[in-house]
Amino acid sequence: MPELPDVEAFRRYLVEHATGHRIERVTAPDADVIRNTTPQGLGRAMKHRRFAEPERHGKWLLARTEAAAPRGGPTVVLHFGMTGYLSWAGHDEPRHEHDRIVFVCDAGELRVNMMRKLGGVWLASHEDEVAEITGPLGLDAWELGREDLEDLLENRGGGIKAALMDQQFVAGVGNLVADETLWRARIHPARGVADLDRDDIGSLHAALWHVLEESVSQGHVPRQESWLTHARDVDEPRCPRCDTPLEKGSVASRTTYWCPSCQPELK
DNA sequence: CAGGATGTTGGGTC
DNA sequence: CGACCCAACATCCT
Repeated sequence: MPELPDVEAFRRYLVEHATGHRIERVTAPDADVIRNTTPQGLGRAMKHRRFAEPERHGKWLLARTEAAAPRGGPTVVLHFGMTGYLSWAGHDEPRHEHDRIVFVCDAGELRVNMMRKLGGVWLASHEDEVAEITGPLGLDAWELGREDLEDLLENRGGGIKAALMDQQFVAGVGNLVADETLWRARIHPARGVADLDRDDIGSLHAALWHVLEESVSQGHVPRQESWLTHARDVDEPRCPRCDTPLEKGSVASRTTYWCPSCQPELK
């Protein structure tokens, strides 16, 4: 599930449940997902810290802890891969089989659930380590202005969907958000960036803004019938706007849906 | 049983 | 260097 809107929902969830609570200990039912330390190392760093206000950049969640030293407490860096999510539960509530890491707090526990272990959990002792862990990221898609997008696309080659999905180009856009945005902007996903004019880029930005606005407020990309994403659940998908049967294919090496009528190959 | 899934990385190619 | 493609990772579902 996790694209920008999902991870933003996890961030809010963390604020709602864990921020301010003191960590008593960390348990790792499956230590595989701890990427740069051991369960003991993570436990030692986090023990007796309190969760502070978390941040999100793209699809990365930064679970800050309160400052004990001038430089602040350590940060747990989380990436959810394709199947991760957070849950907050009472100590007595049975754990799910895919709860891989558990931060046992004073009043409950924060569980990191990842069915497929494509994501991970990292420990960053200092701020400069956070950037090393995430690697280079573009501007967060939710913070991207129209002029930012114009400037970025000016120096970019290749296809537009590939650009949107490149986390170094813009951070946070995944397969669903990309398809939904391009459909809303009436731009074929395989079109070259060089072939887009100012109006296209304006539409693209407006579409991205709208898709993120709605998706962030719902905590995920809406699966309602007026959205392209709904097509992924349906047998013979049709365009919610014009009822034309949708096309399905591979663009930027990902399964892609588009409307051949609304999103022509060439402008 | 094969193939695919909302993600990233590393390798090879042009 | 920029961009593309694929395989791999781990697990479940159709």
